[in-house]
Amino acid sequence: MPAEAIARIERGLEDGLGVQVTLERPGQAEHGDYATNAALRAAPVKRRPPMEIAEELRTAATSVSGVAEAQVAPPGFLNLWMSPAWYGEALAEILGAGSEYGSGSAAVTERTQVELVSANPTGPLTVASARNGAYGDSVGRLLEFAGHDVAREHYVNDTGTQIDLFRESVDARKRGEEPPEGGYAGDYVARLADLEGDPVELMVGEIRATLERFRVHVDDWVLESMLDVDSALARLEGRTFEQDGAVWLRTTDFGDDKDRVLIRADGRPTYLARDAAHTLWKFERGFERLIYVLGADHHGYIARLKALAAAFGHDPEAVEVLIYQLVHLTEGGAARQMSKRRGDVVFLEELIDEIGIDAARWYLVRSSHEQPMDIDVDLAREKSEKNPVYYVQYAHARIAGILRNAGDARPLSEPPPELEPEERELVKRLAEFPGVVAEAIERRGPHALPVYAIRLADDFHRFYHRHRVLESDTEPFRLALCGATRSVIARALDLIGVEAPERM
RNA sequence: GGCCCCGUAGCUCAGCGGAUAGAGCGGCAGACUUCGAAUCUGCGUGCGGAGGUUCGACUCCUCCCGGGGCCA
Repeated sequence: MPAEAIARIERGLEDGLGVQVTLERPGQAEHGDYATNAALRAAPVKRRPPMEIAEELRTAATSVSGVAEAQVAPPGFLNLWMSPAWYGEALAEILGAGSEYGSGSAAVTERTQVELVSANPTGPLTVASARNGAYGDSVGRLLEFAGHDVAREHYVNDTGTQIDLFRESVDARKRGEEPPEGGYAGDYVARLADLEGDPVELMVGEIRATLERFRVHVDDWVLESMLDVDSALARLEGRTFEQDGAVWLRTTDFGDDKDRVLIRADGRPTYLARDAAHTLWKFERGFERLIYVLGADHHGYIARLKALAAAFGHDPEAVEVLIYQLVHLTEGGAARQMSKRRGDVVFLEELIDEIGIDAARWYLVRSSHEQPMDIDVDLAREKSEKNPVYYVQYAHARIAGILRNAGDARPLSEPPPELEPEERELVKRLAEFPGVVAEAIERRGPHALPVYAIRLADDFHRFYHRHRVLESDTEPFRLALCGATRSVIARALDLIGVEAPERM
């Protein structure tokens, strides 16, 4: 879903062509402001030479309002140059939409749940969980921006062997004893031992506080201990099969490599049974789309989560599992092992203390979730000073400064007869934003936003350096350009949970 | 042994069928009496390898090599 100013041109060229026309920004200036390969794609459909079709497109383009010039280039590209009036129109669209620019792209809105982090409450959040939180929350923000009704859930595994060990470790510490075999020994265990109350509840409280600090607001905290496993199993009767005395779910129907036991031969439910109760609870609350944000080590869960949805009579496509690659910590170039039990980890709180929230959130979503991530603990602070997030924030603060100095001067999108190259680049960059957002949503890839924000800031800084805004011949137009740029930078940053400062 | 993800510039990464593959960091050389220099300008023999599909492949398919993970 591109900006309307671009979409209008695309529609103007589609008449009778038989394929969709998509405008893209060419790499070289001599290929125009926009270009399309529509003739090349239409050629096999129409069984005609692409150059011929391109020539017809060129003729059609000359009568589309906003197109100043159109040229055909082999093997069948159509290159377009836009008129000053078009730039004014595009800018007016952005200003008119205000903070809503680029939003509402969802064709149908869904009640969507994003389950994120779901860390075990046996210790503080680590930087590994932080990637989950930063990524999952940004996906949630994108979905909200698209128009969906989004709730974030954090699941708490509060029963089982590890939890028992954790409680015993804290109790041992309270008595001044060593933790039990396989127990927990980090500094935080000692800290918890000095506090009153259940260590698990305290830990959940800390996790919640850390996430809030990290600007991840969780709407629902679901405890494993409160799930109704029995009634979930009752609901599955007739959709399972028995073998060797156990009750099974046919997860292989959804790509699992083997079927899974739901109830053991001795009558005890398995983890899958708890997952079933959890899934049921999600659907019972009325969510139409269930998104799970899981680390790469959980990719084996995808099939069984879909199978559970199907077993309860829901479309398995309603379950969407987003897998992100793991965070590897290095220290001075050497890999550093993380173990919560030893307390040998890097906590999210430490990372935030070290580099700040903005740099941390930017850092954790700056590259694709499909890309493994290395974090060098030693270089974290040093690198953070050069974090591009400040480059982008500086552009925002710089604009805020200009607008403060503008006093009562009024912005106006009416373009001058001739635009400077830097002005054209900036408007075209701003016009890209709805498309960038739409693609980020479609691909569940918020990393497109930092990439875009750097380019936008880059275009602005260059424009600023070469042209005056205030007391220029076209001050109203340039103020409008500044206002639109500030608004889009702020939105791009907000979608990844980063603030846009007025001063810095 | 089976399955998933990843190999792009010295480093960290974009690029998801288009034209001469980009950015940040690091390095070198320049630009502040002017709206904020946390800025700007210039400097780059790189897509792991081999086949295939296509008018066109970093992008899609097959195999191989290398790294990470899950299951057995």
